Amino acid sequence: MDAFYASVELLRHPELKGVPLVIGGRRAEGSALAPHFGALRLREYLGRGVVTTCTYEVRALGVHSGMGLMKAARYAPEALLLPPSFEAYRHYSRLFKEAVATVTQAIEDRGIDEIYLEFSDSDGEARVLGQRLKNTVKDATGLSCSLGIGPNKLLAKIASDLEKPDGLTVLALADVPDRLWPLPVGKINGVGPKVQARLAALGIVTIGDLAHARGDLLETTFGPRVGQWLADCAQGRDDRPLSTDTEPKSLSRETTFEQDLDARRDRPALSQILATLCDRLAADLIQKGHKGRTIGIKLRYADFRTVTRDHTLAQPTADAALIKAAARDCLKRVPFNQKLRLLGVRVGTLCPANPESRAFSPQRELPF
DNA sequence: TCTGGGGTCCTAGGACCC
DNA sequence: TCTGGGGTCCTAGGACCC
Repeated sequence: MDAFYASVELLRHPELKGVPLVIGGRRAEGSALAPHFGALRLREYLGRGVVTTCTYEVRALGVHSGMGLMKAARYAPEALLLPPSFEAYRHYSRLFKEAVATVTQAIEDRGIDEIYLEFSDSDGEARVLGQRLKNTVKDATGLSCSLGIGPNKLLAKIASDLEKPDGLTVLALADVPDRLWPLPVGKINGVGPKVQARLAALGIVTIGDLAHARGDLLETTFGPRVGQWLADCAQGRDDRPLSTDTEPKSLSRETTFEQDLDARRDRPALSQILATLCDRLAADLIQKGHKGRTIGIKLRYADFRTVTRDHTLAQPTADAALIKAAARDCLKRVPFNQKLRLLGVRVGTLCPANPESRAFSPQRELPF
């Protein structure tokens, strides 16, 4: 989906059409002073937070997802900052996925605004099918999407990125030298900043460079698995199947504090935050019908270093008090020689709270 | 006043077992 | 007086993605 959160906000507030929009920051406080539903001009914003998404005209100024809001304000001071409304986004996410499900049931969920789907069994020309799909999504949601079509997930994903927004791009294996090789290696899903930097150190910047690298160079640098994977990507090869498995592996809740907290001086506040996180996590587990055996905590220090501790119980649980007790045990194993900026709680090794209900459930329904 | 929140997957070492 | 070769589970950290 194109600039998904920002596009949903424009649907909800059509009077903001043409206004540069940034979605991000915290849930609005002091919003009575703001002109629009808690919105501020970006330059007026003070505090922690990142850009969750923004409209394309704001991106053109150099702002991107994940950028700190204070930094984004230097590029786009006049942009309107809206706090995210996740319930609305989940609503439109459901609408778009349900619309796609009327065309094919072979859907892999990749988050709130993205899916892979398989057309192999369908008749018809790819571009025609793609346009029909885009129309279906537009009719159901009023939103545009960018669609990539290819012989595998690697090429479909790269294709989907080539003509944003409102794109429809077909990439065949024969197009790899002309259309894939000029692109930077970072366009490969799974090649992030670290791998990109290590490749750059070898003089490999584009996917074409990757295609022409000696196989043993990649394997000695990255190991046999990653080396082979990179070489395959450069040839447009990818045999990963569509994954329709939707059982979650873990559930977590975390929060970054308004100001860094001291483990001793701010102990009551931290204790309250931990309790709230555990309560929310337990409520979410119960609502989704899961339990979990591995309870973990996550701390981020003032210098942004992150540590985790976890503990596996004999029996799975969704009980807030048991989660809290395990989390406190984990916290005892962490050094507190610095202020803290984030605390999180996680439950992993999930299983159904009520196994029979699944064993006997007939056909699994779509998860959205 | 740099740097959110929710996920997945991989690696690697140690415990423990056969 | 030198110590195998699996396998699984647990824990911690890190890369990456949306």
